[in-house]
Amino acid sequence: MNSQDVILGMLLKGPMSGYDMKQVFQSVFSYFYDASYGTIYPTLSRMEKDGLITKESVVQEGKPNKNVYAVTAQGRVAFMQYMHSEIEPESFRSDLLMRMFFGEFVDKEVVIGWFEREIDKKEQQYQQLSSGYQEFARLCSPTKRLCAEYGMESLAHAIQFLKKGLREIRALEA
Amino acid sequence: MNSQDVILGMLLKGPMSGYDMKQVFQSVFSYFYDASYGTIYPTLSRMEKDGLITKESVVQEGKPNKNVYAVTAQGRVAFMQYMHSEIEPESFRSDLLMRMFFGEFVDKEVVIGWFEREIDKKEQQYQQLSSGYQEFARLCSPTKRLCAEYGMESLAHAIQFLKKGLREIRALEA
DNA sequence: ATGAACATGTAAGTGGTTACATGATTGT
DNA sequence: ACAATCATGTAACCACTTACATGTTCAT
Repeated sequence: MNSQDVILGMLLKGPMSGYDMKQVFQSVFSYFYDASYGTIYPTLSRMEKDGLITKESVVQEGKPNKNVYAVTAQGRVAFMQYMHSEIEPESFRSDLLMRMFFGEFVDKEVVIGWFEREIDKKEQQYQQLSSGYQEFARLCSPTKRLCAEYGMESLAHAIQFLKKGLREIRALEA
Repeated sequence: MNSQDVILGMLLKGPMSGYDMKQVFQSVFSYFYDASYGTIYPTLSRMEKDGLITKESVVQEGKPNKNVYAVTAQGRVAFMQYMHSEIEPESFRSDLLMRMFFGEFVDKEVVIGWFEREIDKKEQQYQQLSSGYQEFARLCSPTKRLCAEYGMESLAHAIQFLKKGLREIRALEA
């Protein structure tokens, strides 16, 4: 899975701009994917050059022009190739867990601070994800709904674990 | 958190080689971190050059020589700076979740295959993680134990979710 | 006039991975 | 003889991010 595969998938539902895509990454996709403009725009240029998508400049009222892209037949083929390839292993990297692993080398108060800030952050993420969920769930496909639920449940589970962990750490003497 | 921080943390417990570190990444760290030899060896060279660690060549019986590294006072300072810096946000990227998001574009059987293979893979990971846990938990610090439990519980939760999801997908007509 | 949201793009840098290359030693 | 494990290293590549650069439009 690279940015090209993701872009093709999004365009299958209808034409959109690079800016629109970034919005999607920051909402529905935020739990399991992200890409910056520095990835999105050059990728779109390359994909147009390769004939996977076509560009159309759209004049908007009250807003700057935007480049709206649509997927070509060739793009559809490339997307289907991706969807039938081997699933890549998940990549997860956590600074919090690494620090927990080395937690014995810092004061208990420092560790408590890490937990508190991480719980806050994850609770915000959970709110953000679940706020859009209700209308989303009615409109979308069963697998898309499952995908959103996976994110919310994992986040809820992580929050519960961290809260339990925080209580355990606080209960420690010294 | 980069490879340098992780290496420093590991060396605080005692000297070790690049090869040893890779073993650790593949066992205890496997849930939340990994690095290839192509990262480890060049990083060790650079850190030695920077005075964060020292190298000693150790002759072994029945095995090739190995370069064993130890952390210096300067290395300790660098590690403590890391431990007191801002926690970096987690990075998670999932090909499975991305495909679930686009699941409506492929046959139900394809989606079922994804779930089955992913459940297998995660169950193996869970076995691997929990196999080493018992002795590990007695020996290690409370935060290190919490770190290992986080990995196991998250994995167990993911497996339960995927099994439930698989049943839902199978129940779908068409 | 000033900031926020909309919109696109590039250049330099980063932090890795993959594949390759080498070689010792042990067990089968 | 051959595979497996132990052990180190490099070169080429890759997919990104960050910071910069530019400009429109709208609301205050």
